[in-house]
Order: sequence, then structure tokens, then C-alpha cells
Amino acid sequence: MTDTTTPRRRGPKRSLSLDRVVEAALEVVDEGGPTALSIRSVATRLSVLPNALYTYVASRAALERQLVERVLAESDIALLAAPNQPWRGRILDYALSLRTTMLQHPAVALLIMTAPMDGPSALLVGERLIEAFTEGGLEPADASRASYALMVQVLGFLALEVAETEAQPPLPNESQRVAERRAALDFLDAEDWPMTTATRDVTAQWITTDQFTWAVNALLDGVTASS
Amino acid sequence: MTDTTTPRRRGPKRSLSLDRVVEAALEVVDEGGPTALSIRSVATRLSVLPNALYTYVASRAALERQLVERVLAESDIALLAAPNQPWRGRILDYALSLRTTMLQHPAVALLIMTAPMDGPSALLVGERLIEAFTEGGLEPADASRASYALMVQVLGFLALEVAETEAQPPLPNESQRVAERRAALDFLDAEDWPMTTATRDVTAQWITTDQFTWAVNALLDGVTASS
DNA sequence: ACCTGAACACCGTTCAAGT
DNA sequence: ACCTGAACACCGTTCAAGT
Repeated sequence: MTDTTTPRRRGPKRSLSLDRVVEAALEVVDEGGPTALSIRSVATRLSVLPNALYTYVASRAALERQLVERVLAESDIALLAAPNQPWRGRILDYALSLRTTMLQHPAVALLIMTAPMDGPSALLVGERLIEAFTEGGLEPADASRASYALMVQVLGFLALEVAETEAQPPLPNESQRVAERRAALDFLDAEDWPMTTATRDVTAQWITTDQFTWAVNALLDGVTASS
Repeated sequence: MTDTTTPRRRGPKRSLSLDRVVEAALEVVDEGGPTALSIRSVATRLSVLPNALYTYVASRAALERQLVERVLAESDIALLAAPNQPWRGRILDYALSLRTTMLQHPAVALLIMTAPMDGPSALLVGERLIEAFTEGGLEPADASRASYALMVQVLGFLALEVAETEAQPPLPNESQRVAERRAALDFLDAEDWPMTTATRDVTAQWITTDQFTWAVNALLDGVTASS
């Protein structure tokens, strides 16, 4: 006779859905890092037996793809279509925003290069990028090529950046990570690696926002220069 | 009394070494794809119990890093220092050669973005790239940044390219893979994705040598343009 | 130093059964 | 349609013991 009016809610068992499964998976990796992810750990978090998840995802790999889609959807894709903003700024703003989002879910950044980018959000980002590059004066064919080259640079950068960490939020500060890289570079013999040691201060900063912006700008320069 | 002069050789048990372990692991993924890789499968191939591998590698993750180092070492790094060749051509030649090598071991291309690029071969590639960019007129700091941006573009491209396949050699032809991408794009609604469908022929070719070369050249243009 | 033997605490995925 | 129950064939890693 307690609380018969509202459908039961306080028990752990709300009905499952793809969204709830993916959400639970995201919580698992955000709390426990990439190694914590398993069909069983997600099922446990949902108070359900492991095989119950197979109603919503075909496999562990499919769950990982949903995780990528989910985080990509969390990024602010609208920035790519911001009105009255120059095309270059829109692209750079979105790239920076995507990086921020991904670094909040570092384990997912590791998954992004291991599965095809074919979800609806990836499609939408591609569409908006081609629009922006066309506005920048590129022929449609070059706009398409440029949009892929840009995503490769951005996603590749993120994956390699996160790969140097434990991929467990919150990530160490950029400055801490730079200091660690710098310390590792100090072990190099200047006789063997003259160029690398001579540029060690910059090389230590390969994983920074500065380098990210520099690389994106270089690519934007390059794709517009040749047309 | 048979063959007592030479140390026994025909039995399956030559003594183990890091090289033999990594070699066996490479054979495992080349024959069975990325899912075939496990400490146990490599041990079985070496006719040894699983825990015997821990004399040579600290963990499965360490074995994966050795696999990346091994394939990177297989690439023709000397191309970056080819005498009497212009710096741009050397970089492009090496990028293409690295792609060829990686596509022969596609499962390893999937691993390359999940672990830090800190092996000796990665270091050597970085050193040679900085040299080449310096020769191209870049300041040391920019040469360092450019060399990382280039590796991000090349490795990111490879990972995403392989991620669309089963990552089991031999990979389907480029033309087969393009045809599959093209077929998938034909399902898109032109009303929803006008830019993407308008450029579908180019978009289908995102995973080709042509796009790879185009993107590398765009980046090379970009890093030299701004200096 | 390097391997075996045995065990521990996990995995993803399947099938049949209940409701 | 969606979940439980139970099982199968795996995992990575550890510790102690042999040689």
C-alpha cells in the first residue's frame, strides 16, 4: 500500500532502451576508464543480466560504435553553421569544441579510430564541413576532400593525445602532460637525436591546444592555397 | 644417435625471445585479424604456456606496443634521408611507403592510435622529418610542429581507412572498397544531405591513395605557406 | 633465468525457458 | 518482445614450483 499511484520508480529497474544502455556505458568508461568497459559491467550498472543487452546492441563492437556516436552528438555541431561567422572561424571553433567534448570522455577518443565513422552525427559534421569549405571558395570535389582531411587531422590528434594518458577523466592538465613529455625528452642523447633534442621544448608541446590550432590552421591554409 | 652434432632444431621449441614473441604475434594478426590476438594465441603458436610470455612482455598492452614498433621499423625510413632528393618528395615517398607497409598488417594499423608513439622507430621518423622540414625552409620550431601534424594526418588516415575493413590481410582492392562506400552513399536522401550526395563520387574515394596524397600535399602546402 | 602447473577472476555470446 | 537462467569457450594475470 505504499505509493501505488505512480508506477514504481525508486527500484533500480526502469525499462531498458538503447539510450539507457549507451548512457550506462558512457558512465562506466567515464568512471573506470577504457578497461572498465564490458558488456557485463554495463549490464551490472543497469541491474540486469549481461545477455539482456543483446536486445539493444548486436555486439560489444556495436556498443562501442554507439558510444562514439553518442559523444559526437554531444559536440556542438551547430557551430559549423553559425550565422554571420566567417567559414574558417566556424571550422576552427567546431574543432576546438569537439576536442573539449572528447577530452571529457577520453576513453571514447580511443575508440573513434577503430570503427567506421558512419553514424548520423558523423554524416552531419561532414555535410556542414563541405558547406563551409564551399563557402571558402573550394570546388565541391575539393570541399569533400578537405572535409575528410580535416576530420582525420582532428580525430587523429585527439586519439594520439589521449593515448598518452590513462584515458580516465579528469585528464591531467595540459601543462602537467607537457612537463611529463619534456622530462621524457631529457633522456634523449643529443648526439643521436640532434633535431629532436634541439626542438624539445616544442616537441613537448605536441599535445597542446596551441599545436592543435596550429595544425588545423596549416591544413586550412593548405586546402585553400592549391585551389 | 640421430643428429647429435647440431643442436636440436626440428622440434617446435627453439628458445624464446622478445623478437620471436612479437613475430608470432604479427603472424597471429596477419592470419586471423585483430580479434585473433591474445596472449594465449601467441603462446600456443610458440608451443608454450601463456604465462611464459611474461618473461618478455609485461602485459598484453605492452605486446601491442611492440607490434606497432615492429611494423614501423619495417617501413622504409631511409626514404626520408634519400640523397639528392627534394625534401617534399622524400616526405611523400615515405608516407606512401608507410601506408603500403601498414596495409599489409592492417590489424596493427588499428593499434597505432591507441598507444603512445614513443618507440625508437617513431623517434627516428620524427628526427628525419624535422630534418626534411628544416631543409624545406621551416624554422626548427615549425619543423617540429609540422612533423607531428604530418604523422597525425598519415597515421589517422591509415587507422580510419583500415577501420572500414575487417583488418584481415589481404585487404580488398581499393576499387572494391570504393564501390562499397559508393553503394552505401546511394542510400542517403539528397534532401537531407545535399552536399554529401552531390559529392558522393569523391566522398566514396576518401580511402584512396589519391585522397591520401591530396591530404599530405595540402598539409605540406599549409605548413610552408605560413612561414 | 626461464619455463610449467594450477588457479583466480573475469570475458562475449549462445540457447532455451519464462512472462 | 524482453528478460532470466545456465552454460560454453574463452580471456589476462598471479603465484608457487621445478630445473
